[in-house]
Amino acid sequence: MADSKSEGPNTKPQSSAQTEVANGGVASRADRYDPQAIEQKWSERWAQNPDLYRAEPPTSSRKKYYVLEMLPYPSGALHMGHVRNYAIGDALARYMWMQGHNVLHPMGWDAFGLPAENAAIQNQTPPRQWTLHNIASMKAQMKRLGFAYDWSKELATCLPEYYRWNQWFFLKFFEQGLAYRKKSKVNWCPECATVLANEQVLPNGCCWRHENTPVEQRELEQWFLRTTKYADELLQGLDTLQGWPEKVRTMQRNWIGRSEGTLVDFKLDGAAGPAGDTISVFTTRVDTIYGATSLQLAPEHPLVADLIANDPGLLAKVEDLMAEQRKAKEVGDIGAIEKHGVSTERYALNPFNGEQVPIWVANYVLLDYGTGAIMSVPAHDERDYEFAKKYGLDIRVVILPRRDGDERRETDEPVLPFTEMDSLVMNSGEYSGLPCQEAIVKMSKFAEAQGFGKATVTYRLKDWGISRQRYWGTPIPMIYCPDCGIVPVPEKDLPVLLPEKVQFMPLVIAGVVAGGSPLSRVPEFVNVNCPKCGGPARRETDTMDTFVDSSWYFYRYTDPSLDSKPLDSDTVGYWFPIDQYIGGVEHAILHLIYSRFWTKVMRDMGLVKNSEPADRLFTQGMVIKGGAKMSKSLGNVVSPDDMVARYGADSTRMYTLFASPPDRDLDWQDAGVEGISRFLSRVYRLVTENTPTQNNQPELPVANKRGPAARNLQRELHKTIKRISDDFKGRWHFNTSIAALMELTNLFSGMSSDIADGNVPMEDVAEVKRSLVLMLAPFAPYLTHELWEMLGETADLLRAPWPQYDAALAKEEEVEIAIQVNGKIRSRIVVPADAEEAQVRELALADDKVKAALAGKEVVKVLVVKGRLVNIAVK
RNA sequence: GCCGGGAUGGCGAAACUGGCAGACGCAGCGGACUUAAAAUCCGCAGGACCGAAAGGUCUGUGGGGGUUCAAGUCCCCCUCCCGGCACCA
Repeated sequence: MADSKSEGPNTKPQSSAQTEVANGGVASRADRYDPQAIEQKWSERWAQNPDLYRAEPPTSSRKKYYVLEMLPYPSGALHMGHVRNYAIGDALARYMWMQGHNVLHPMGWDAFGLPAENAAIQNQTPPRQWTLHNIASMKAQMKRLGFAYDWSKELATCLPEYYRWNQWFFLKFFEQGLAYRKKSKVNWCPECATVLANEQVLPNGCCWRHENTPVEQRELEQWFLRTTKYADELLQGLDTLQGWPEKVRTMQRNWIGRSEGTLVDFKLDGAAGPAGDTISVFTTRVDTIYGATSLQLAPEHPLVADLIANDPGLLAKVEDLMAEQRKAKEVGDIGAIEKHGVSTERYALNPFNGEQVPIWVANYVLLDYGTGAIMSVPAHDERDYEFAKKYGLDIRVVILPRRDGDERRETDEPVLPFTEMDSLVMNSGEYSGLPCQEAIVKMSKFAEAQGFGKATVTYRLKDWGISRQRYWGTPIPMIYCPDCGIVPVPEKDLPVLLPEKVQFMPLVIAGVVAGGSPLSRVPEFVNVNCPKCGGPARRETDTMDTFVDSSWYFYRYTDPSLDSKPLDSDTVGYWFPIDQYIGGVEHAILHLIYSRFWTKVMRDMGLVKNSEPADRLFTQGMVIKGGAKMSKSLGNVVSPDDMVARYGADSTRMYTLFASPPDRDLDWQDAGVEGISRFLSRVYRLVTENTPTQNNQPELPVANKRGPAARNLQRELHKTIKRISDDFKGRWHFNTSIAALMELTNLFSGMSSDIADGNVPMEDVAEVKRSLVLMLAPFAPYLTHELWEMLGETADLLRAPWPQYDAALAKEEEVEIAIQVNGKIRSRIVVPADAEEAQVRELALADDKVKAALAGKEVVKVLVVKGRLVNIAVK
């Protein structure tokens, strides 16, 4: 994504076409496949007909089909990953058109984001100009590749016609309490004077643009969207998404991280400070609370400051723990660091038995999960056990393995740490003897009744922080008034427009870098009258996370120029849910969870009826080269423009489908494109040669009954139709679809003498040609349009019906059967396809080679698999 | 550590429900066409061995066991590669 360099495509006109055309009389059309000439011709034709791929309105009598590919960030140029993604979607869209569907196949631009600002700083180009220029380049690339989009639905998220609806949604969210403001920690680079995304913090904890500047954690007021309100529904909805890859659903489940447990308040023993006298812990195993021999607080837990306030030595140690944690988090291996801790020399009281429990601070306790404090039960938790061993804390066993039928004996000491849930509680007062599950329920109820706790559910999923201290994003439509407080911009004043004249370089005043978004330095933008009281007020200067843009763009596609509302519910009701969404698995979590969240909010607002955005999701594999992801630093990037210039768009996109199944990684090999190009040349030659009109075979000797050659061709044609149709309906293994077309082509090409001799009816030849062109149409649009026209067809190829499979014609008359003796092939025989088992068995046993192999052996068993093989087991 | 995906010729891969391993393509070799080359067309091609040849024998889907008349495919154990998550209390 963060691809700031690179200008648009630079496709040189590569024409060998002139030479072909120049010497041509009427009859001598180019006899060689010339992709550049063909593709140029059809590009021009398609350009003259902008409504070609336009979806019909909901009144259409056709069945709707919405195929969507993830929209690109306009970095400047498409890469091979895009080509693959869009080639898959385009093949599907074209197939669906040929199936007679009303297809919606839109494209747009995820056009806000930091690279545009970087470009502004580096090249003095305004972000808007840079972005629109890139969009123009990439759109030209897409057109050159021949993708069939309904461009009347195009949108760019950086334009006010789009982002005003982000703002509108934000106001609605705010009204419903789904948008709120709170303090939160952010990555802050003091040199850039802005917040960084986690991905922009280098492994060494420094800024990506200032490699020697450590990133700081700052507390800032941020806007959040309440995704956690939908946590349970987001989780449960995953079960309904049968058309999504299990992998993605698992990742989302883990991300949401639902965990049932109990909150328990421990009271501080002794004097309390400003942070209060209660330490709340979250545990999934409250049944082990009688085994709690310490409390462990996260180093940044608010109470820690109180507890160590009078002890500078302790303070230093706690700061070390914080540093350790922060560093490990930045490097990404928190979980690997060695457990450290320090005792605060203070105590809390276990509310269940009144026991004094020492309070420690430990580096393995995380502030942002649960309550940031845990009860430590060394006997029954691996981490607590490791920690207690290290610091010599008490280890008290309070659950025991359950034994079938047996009386439990107190001497049955389990191996520690012992964590089995199917156990019995002991040494726990009135709860002793209960199964763990039961104890958890009873103890949680008791805690609630006594007012020191309750059963609860926590999530790993956090509310979505959307504030960004950046320019190139959607302004958050809020105003801060000294008298009225936070005041939303009235709906009628939307959109809040991004100002054009902005200084991006951080300001340095008296040696200190000024903070805040570049917007905060635009007085015309900041200074505003309060909508409530009319007095002077300030605008919010943060912008929205770009994931907001991509959370609902696919709804806007249904009517992107609508200016009275974000979408028309009836139109959306017609098109949704998306029938097929296609994109990279790297968006499995963020984008796809946010989109699901947004859909549910919209549904609750009454805007849409569906609860999930997409019925089916397909995640394609990466394009790699030499076993590694393509990257500039490795120098293994293959440019689509180069490939198109050399082999044409058809070959380039078709290769991305042929080289491996679309759900797997694709190892790029230039020579492979050449193979496809050769194949298309063969098709071109075969279809243009021997066209029925050219061949003056008059009466055919085989008018009604086809000879073996003709039957063979007919049979293979229908087998191919079935293979390809099945692939579109099922696994999408286009690599085998294309292989099937190659096989048919090879067979057809090998039959030229049969055709010349009149052994194949001309109508069959014509049917094979037509079918070949039709079945190739989803993969190679330019060539197939050209050939379709050459075959004398005038109707639109995309409206031509897909070839029909006829099982009777695909049926084999004879089949070859392998004969095995003890699993090893000894012979092969040809039998009628419908031969009975007994008959095949006779023939097999009568075969000379088989007899030889059976000589002197005793036949134990003869197994016949119809149409496939015979296996004779001998002793 | 946990959860996915994967390992098949020189290379990308195919074999969808257990049934002839290697379809299709790339690279390679041989031949035709050509003054020559390119392009194109035809043919060969997992490996080892036997044979002048036709043909034959053995072996082979990361490794080891198992189930089965039959295993790339099913079961158990192990190795390596890729992706995701990770002191989640």
